[in-house]
Amino acid sequence: MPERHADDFLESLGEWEQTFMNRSMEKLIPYVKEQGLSMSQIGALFHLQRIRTCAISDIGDELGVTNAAASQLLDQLVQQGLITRTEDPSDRRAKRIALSEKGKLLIRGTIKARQSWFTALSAAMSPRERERTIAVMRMLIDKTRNLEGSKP
Amino acid sequence: MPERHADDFLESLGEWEQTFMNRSMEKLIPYVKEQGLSMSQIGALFHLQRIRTCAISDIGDELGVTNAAASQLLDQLVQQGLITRTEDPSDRRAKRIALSEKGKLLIRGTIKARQSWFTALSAAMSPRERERTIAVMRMLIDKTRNLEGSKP
DNA sequence: CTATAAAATTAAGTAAGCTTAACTATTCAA
DNA sequence: TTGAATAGTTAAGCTTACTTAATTTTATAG
Repeated sequence: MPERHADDFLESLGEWEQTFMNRSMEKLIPYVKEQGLSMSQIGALFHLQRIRTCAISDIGDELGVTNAAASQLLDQLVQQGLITRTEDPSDRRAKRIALSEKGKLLIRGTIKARQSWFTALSAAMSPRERERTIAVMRMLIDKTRNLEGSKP
Repeated sequence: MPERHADDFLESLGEWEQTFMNRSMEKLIPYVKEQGLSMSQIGALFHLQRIRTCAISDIGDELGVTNAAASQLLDQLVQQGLITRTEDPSDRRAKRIALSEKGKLLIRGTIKARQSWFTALSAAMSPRERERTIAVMRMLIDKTRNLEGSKP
């Protein structure tokens, strides 16, 4: 019965999401607060980390705010040196934004902030369990990347 | 070399986190906006989903805001009928909050909102892959639950 | 070549959420 | 029993982020 498997899959993925998000947010919130960033700003930085570069309005769409809001929000990130904003050569009306070195470093910092529970989880597992987990994760990452709407 | 495995584990978990968060947030943001909730509020609801019940100040700690802010924020959720706020019988100064039926339904809605990419991911996998993934997820959920700082 | 549309920025006004401070009710310790 | 501490609420003020509207620059359609 493949139906049964499919349901179990959705359920366990959903539950994992809960667990995962709660754990990560717990560490992430104090870190971004300490860095003086808003949740929208960190959201923009994460988005940039994933898609490398995009236009101003793309960030607006991503965060569900107007172009004007996105422009202001990104301007602060430019002033903090976390992103770069350059003219799009193919369309000089548009700008292309991307993470700066400092921005990439900050993203690495957020990962480190959450690292502690990653490490604790890792320590609670046997080498064999880790091995199997790595294989599954890599498969999931790969499959997800190939879903529609991924344009890296 | 178990060291090598441990590093690979952290890396794949970190990468999975990126992928996962981005995907989920993409669906979550428009949904909570449509429901007229702030990110802090949805954060509080998620927290309650996980720990079932807690005090007002616990939410403040969780979200990194003052007691006063937590009280105001939760009051709105009470007015919207998403949580219940009752006197703690063992300490009448304190209040215990919990998800109402409506609140639980809303949480289920957020899961549904993200369901579409869960389903797409599931469809991209073979039954055997799903099976292995379920096993690993359940293990991870279980291990995470048993880490320090989990008091259900 | 002109007119319209699109991308981004700027300005001004609004609103939401947070903080501090004062206050109430309850518990606990001296 | 009295005084200090704790949990929560309320009020006032402030900050910040968002929206709308106007402006600039560039691209494209007719």
